[in-house]
Amino acid sequence: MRRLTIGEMAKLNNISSQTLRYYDQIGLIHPEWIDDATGYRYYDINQSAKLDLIYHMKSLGMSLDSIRQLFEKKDIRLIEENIEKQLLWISEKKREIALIEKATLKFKHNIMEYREESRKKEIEIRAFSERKIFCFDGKVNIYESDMRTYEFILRKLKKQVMLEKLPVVYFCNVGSIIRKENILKNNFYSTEIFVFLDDASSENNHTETIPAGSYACISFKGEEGFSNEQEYAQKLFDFISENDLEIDGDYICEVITELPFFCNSIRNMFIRLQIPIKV
Amino acid sequence: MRRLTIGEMAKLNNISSQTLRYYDQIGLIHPEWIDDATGYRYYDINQSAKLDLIYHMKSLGMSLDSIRQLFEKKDIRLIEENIEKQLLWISEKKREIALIEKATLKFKHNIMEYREESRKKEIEIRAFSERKIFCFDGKVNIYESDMRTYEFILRKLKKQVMLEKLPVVYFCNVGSIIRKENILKNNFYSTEIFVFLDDASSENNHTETIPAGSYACISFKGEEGFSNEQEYAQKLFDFISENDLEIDGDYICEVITELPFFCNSIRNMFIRLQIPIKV
DNA sequence: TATAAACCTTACAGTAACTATAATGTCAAG
DNA sequence: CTTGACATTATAGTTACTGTAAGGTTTATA
Repeated sequence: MRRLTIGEMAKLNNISSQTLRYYDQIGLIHPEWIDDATGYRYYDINQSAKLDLIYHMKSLGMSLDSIRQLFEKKDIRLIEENIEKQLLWISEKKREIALIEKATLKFKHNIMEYREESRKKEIEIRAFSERKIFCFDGKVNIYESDMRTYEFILRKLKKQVMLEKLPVVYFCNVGSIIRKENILKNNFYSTEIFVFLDDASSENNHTETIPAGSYACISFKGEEGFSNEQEYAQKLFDFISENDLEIDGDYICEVITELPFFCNSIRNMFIRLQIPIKV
Repeated sequence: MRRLTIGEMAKLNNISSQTLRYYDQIGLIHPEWIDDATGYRYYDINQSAKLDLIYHMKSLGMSLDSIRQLFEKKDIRLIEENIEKQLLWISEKKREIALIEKATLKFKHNIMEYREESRKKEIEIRAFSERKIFCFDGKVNIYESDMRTYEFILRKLKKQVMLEKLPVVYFCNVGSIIRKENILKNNFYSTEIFVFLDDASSENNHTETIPAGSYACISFKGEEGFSNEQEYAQKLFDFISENDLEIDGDYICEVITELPFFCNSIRNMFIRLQIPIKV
């Protein structure tokens, strides 16, 4: 049986001639025989076994370089070590993909809310299930600061989040808290901002839980940052007292979606204020 | 509040200055102001919102180019379309990773068997659960062919498998079948080779099931292809008749692991013959 | 035997999303 | 006025290829 030209070998193995030439170039698989006069590469069908293994290890996520090293070292133990590494890599990838999926669904949900909320009535009572957040105390009252200061605090929050490698669902979805004691005194004072965490995330000294329950909510489009927040908060307070509801915890200002598509710099915020009420 | 230099902006956003310069270069985010005299880039803290969104969409698996297009088109609908695409991509990835994981575990298992089987006794009775295979009829009796012909048939099998996009667990793990009627006549005749499929794969006219049950097994290292297969098969037949066992189906010759690390071309095969028996 | 089609060769550019380096210029503090 | 930190541009490298150009070889057909 005669030798195979590069094209024949390529066709038999479902890869391109270019790829075979490339593999030769990086020293991964060398043709059985090369015609010195013409430089033509000739392969043996039996070399397919090696191509199979290359394909397999490649599809296991290994780089061509590490595959080449395995071939050079000719040590089964190295393969076994590599498999263990691969398994770690796989579970890492799985975790990653799961997070991405959650984040994407959340993103989708947020955008839908962003589009629909404007058509809904301003004030409503909604039930929320438990939410986990990562809180950061900026030590500055955000109601006495401008957007630039707010951004600086956000940056610090983000750094903390990255430092602790927390599974943040969607970083653009942030919020701030006014503690119950201040909101009862109508005191707009908040130094704490937060991001929502993945439900399954572990607790630590910065994570906090927003309890499940009924919340009186009002939605609006933020103008120039939070300048119109208090106006809408007042409507919400009026609604609560008119309906004889009782405030049951901290006031939450959630930034649902901000799409800096339209203006280059200033955040384009859709805000939902939430006050837990006793039922 | 003064403008931020590229380094300050980079630090605040946990990216490198190089990356910011790169983003400027590809037209993704332009600094708020550039000093014409020195070319220094100066950013505004508020541009962080855009960087946040870039980071988020990047981590959703989008390319910088498509993110840039979204920014240019300024159309929320495009984002929504993109999210749907992303969700498809995610489920594709999940499927992919799951397959890779299975294949890696199978690979690991095979290598372990390869290392340990040689220490075990040659003949034993083992229980197997149901296995799915993709069968290919090469129309040539592989016991009358050489390794090159065998390789050619393997290539054809592989092509079929790829064509039908079947979820093959590990392509190096192949086998051949001698049908019951032939094995009872001691007739070494087989034109069929196969690969193992993922358990969850759908049936079609080429897929077949190897039934669960007890199998008399013998393991050995293949020499020069399958030249020593019949010698070991004979030992297995002797064992079966000595123990008054009854052959209950097709004879299977499984190539457990072949690592073409040691010699460049010829397959380095560890073979396990399996004959189903009545219990 | 001529010629055309199909195939082979090398060399180089391009992909994505950066990182690293070199050579040089600018800024802020002491 | 110097020093050190920081900025600039330009270029090359990363991975696993694909695509193209310019030219040489093989094979089949007229």
